[in-house]
Amino acid sequence: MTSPRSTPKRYDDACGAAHGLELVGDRWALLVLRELMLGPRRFSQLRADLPGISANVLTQRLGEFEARGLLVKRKLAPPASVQVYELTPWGYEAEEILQVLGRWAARSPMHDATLPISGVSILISFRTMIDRTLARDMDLRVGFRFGEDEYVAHVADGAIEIARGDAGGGDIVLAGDPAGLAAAIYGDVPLDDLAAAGLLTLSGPREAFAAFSELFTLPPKASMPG
Amino acid sequence: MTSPRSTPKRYDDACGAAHGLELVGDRWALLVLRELMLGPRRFSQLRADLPGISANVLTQRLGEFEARGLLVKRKLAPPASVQVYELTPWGYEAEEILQVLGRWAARSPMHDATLPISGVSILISFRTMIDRTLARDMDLRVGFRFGEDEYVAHVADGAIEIARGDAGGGDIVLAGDPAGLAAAIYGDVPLDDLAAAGLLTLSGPREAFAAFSELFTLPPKASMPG
DNA sequence: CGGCATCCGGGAAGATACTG
DNA sequence: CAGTATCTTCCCGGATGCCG
Repeated sequence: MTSPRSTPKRYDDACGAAHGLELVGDRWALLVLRELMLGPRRFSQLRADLPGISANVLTQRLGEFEARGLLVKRKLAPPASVQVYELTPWGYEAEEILQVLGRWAARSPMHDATLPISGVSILISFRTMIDRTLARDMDLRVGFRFGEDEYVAHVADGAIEIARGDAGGGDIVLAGDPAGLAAAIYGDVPLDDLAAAGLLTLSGPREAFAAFSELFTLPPKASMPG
Repeated sequence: MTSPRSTPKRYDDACGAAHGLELVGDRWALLVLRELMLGPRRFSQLRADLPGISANVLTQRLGEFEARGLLVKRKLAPPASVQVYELTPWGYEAEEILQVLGRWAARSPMHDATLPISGVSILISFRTMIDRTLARDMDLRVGFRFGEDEYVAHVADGAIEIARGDAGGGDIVLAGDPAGLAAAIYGDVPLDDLAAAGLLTLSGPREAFAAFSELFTLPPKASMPG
């Protein structure tokens, strides 16, 4: 008879950051939130986007988030009748944590940008890394197609808005693997190479893509002491 | 002999946030960083400021941070000859993570602000929560005494600087328990009550303290769905 | 098929005792 | 004081199975 939670392992610390760790500090927790940042997702989609997470842990995280008021379980109207998980407004506000954490960690000398990446991740990184000054004079819609998932980004007025939707609505459309997109934007791998490798294809003017790509640069690496 | 222990549990995810979790996502890790944010500390000080952490885990976190370039072990010159742990510049940059996480978590309906808190925590929270508009027209030095540790904060030009140093250099001085200070600033507990309870004493004009206290307010709580 | 319970092995964290 | 050694406990991850 395992008592449900004899020792919930809290930090017993009034510091807000400590409480934050109790809310989203468990393994995989922030990454589950990340995958929900661009709108509701289904259980199996989350599993697919988080290679390595076990169904067990995903169930547990989703349940904890619901109990804590970070997400709600919703059932779509028939005939879909599919259950999805959707962040609450407060849940969406956690994006800033992802952004600051990601921006800081991008300076790590150990960061390996060639690992696999999810579509949501790379798009969130655009919101994180965009050069708002450069984006001030731009008005561009970019469509993205990652398998079944489609998104549209709108760069205007020094900001970028991203939402799920018909990728065809973009001035340019990028289709393929999120890792290929990362290589194109952050790794400066030529589009032709990526197309040849079957990783990414561009529809639309190259100049528009080049301008879009210029918006995003990685921060300088921190140097190791000693 | 400590085995290298190059984190066997990675996320295999190129996302910066995922890498950030590999760097500072382990249990207690961010809280150890927090305690180092206002300058070097010794092993036993860290243990005292993080009630609940075991010496074993603290040793491990410090070793990992050193290997990752977030801190350096330094030995003070004789006759002190004491070993201290000091963040690198990149390590200090992690403060923004603590701030964003803390600010977000302060909106949690489950946040219990009456738990114990360390001196560094409450001072960092001032950097996090300060109303920069109100601070624009202020020029005030506040000294803090928590047991052996002394700090001075300088509010000016819409910002607050905090450093270890002689608390007596402040226009006002607050001495006592960090939790008492939190109650005074965030809980609006009257100073007289706190003084009567032996938790906090103020030296200097009350009006200055009142003005200082006005700078800090907690964000509104997020509402629970359903 | 989606979601959740159960069992198990391994490893990290907690607690305590010990050492230079 | 600054850790290390050891033991226990608990969480994570994988596999299986139940149930809608």
